[in-house]
Amino acid sequence: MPHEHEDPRTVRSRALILDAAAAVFLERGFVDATVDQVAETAGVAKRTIYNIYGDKDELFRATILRSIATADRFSASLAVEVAAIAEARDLAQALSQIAVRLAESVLIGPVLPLRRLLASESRRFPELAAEYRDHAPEAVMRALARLFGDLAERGLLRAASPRLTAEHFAFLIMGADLDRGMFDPAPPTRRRVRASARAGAEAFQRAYALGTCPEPDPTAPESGRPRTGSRAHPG
Amino acid sequence: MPHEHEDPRTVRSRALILDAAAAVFLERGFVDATVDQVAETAGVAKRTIYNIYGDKDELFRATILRSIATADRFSASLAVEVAAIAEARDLAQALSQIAVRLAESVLIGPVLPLRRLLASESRRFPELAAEYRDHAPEAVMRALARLFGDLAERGLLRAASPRLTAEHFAFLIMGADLDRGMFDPAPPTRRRVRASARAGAEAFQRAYALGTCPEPDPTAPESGRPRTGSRAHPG
DNA sequence: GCAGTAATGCACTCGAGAGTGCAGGAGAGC
DNA sequence: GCTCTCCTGCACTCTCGAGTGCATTACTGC
Repeated sequence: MPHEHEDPRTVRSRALILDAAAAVFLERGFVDATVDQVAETAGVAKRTIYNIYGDKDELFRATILRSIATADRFSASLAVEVAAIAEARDLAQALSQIAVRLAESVLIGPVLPLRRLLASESRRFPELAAEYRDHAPEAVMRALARLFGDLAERGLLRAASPRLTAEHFAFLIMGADLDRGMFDPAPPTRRRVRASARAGAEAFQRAYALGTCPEPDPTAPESGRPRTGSRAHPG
Repeated sequence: MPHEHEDPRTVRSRALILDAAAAVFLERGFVDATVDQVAETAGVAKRTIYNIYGDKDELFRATILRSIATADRFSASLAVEVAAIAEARDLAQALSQIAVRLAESVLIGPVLPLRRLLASESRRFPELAAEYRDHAPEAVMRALARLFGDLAERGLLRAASPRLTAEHFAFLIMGADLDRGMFDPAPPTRRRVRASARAGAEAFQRAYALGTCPEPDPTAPESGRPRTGSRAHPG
């Protein structure tokens, strides 16, 4: 939604500046990034940035809000995919697929750097951190919660709290990498992400499946499965 | 291990400065904290800080390394508790207890602010972020992995990868709060932490229990438990 | 083409905070 | 008590980056 009649020069500058600002801020952080760097990267005069955005804070806000909006659109499309798997014939496989899809989209690409930046600046721009949380991650959680609530109603899954179930799903499939990503700028390998996602999805299904009794693990040594989990102390 | 013969005045100053620096850095972050603030908080001349630590970077390193060492000692003691529950009579309850203990110790108290600070400064001080990860969280993970490996060998738990199992446990019981804590400076309530930890521990046990068949959830509506998870499409 | 508006370049101010120099005071060790 | 070392206070320098003023240039809409 462009303003009334905007000078195309301004439109062009705005685009150049926001792209450059995203790159610079994501790489250096708010404090270490300088407006001169953004100007140079954008191929634009510093004065132009100040003409359009007023000051560095506003430039940052505009940049981040744009990134969040992108992540938001993306979450929305993922929510659709999530909803779709409620109809899947093979639920186990569908869950595994959505797990991989979700993990890859969060852990590979620009989301992790954005998260680092927002966390770093959550003191200075708490409203941006909140904005991010209310959109990207929450949107996904809501979609997952809706899915699990639906599946539970139809007797395909345990009927625990859908919200909690969604959290368990999300953190089982990518919790470790998500956490590591806050400290380590090197992104995880796609291979690792997929493996973790699939393993997490399996654990999730063991925890939340209904009516299936987990078969004893064939790799477990000796010990003819104790009847209950308690009273295992070898007296 | 104090150096050879240290002037007691220096020892005293050092202690005052590190305490003050921890407080100031944790509250403001590295860049927004000023050496003058640290000096004033410590009740010490700015010049003394420079005499002892040379520059702001070194002051920060010393401060953080001390915090990490504290967290480290703490992790070690927690590792002992973790190991102890391998002998527990009621495994389910022991796991739930250790879950609450672990979650509280990480989410309530100084760990979350430290994590935020380290994440914020991971670009400037990658070695500190790495140091932290190699000590505090990894120590706990190793302890958990040892525990689960042990339990698996004794046939009390699924024999999946102990390391992966440990991650699943940790992120089931506190993943959501851990993540939120990176963006939101308000600590979670103890009540919430305990509830999440217990719920996570339950899910974990459903996923990793051996030999127990999950009873159908009494709150689940209708639907006489489908025989398998797949082929659930009402068609 | 012409008028108006935006972008440019560049020199500039300003404030803040890191780090220093130094002279004098005070406690530690003997 | 004497000496030596550390701490103190304070004024100082330096650097760096945010933000401004302004005259000039270039593009846009008509």
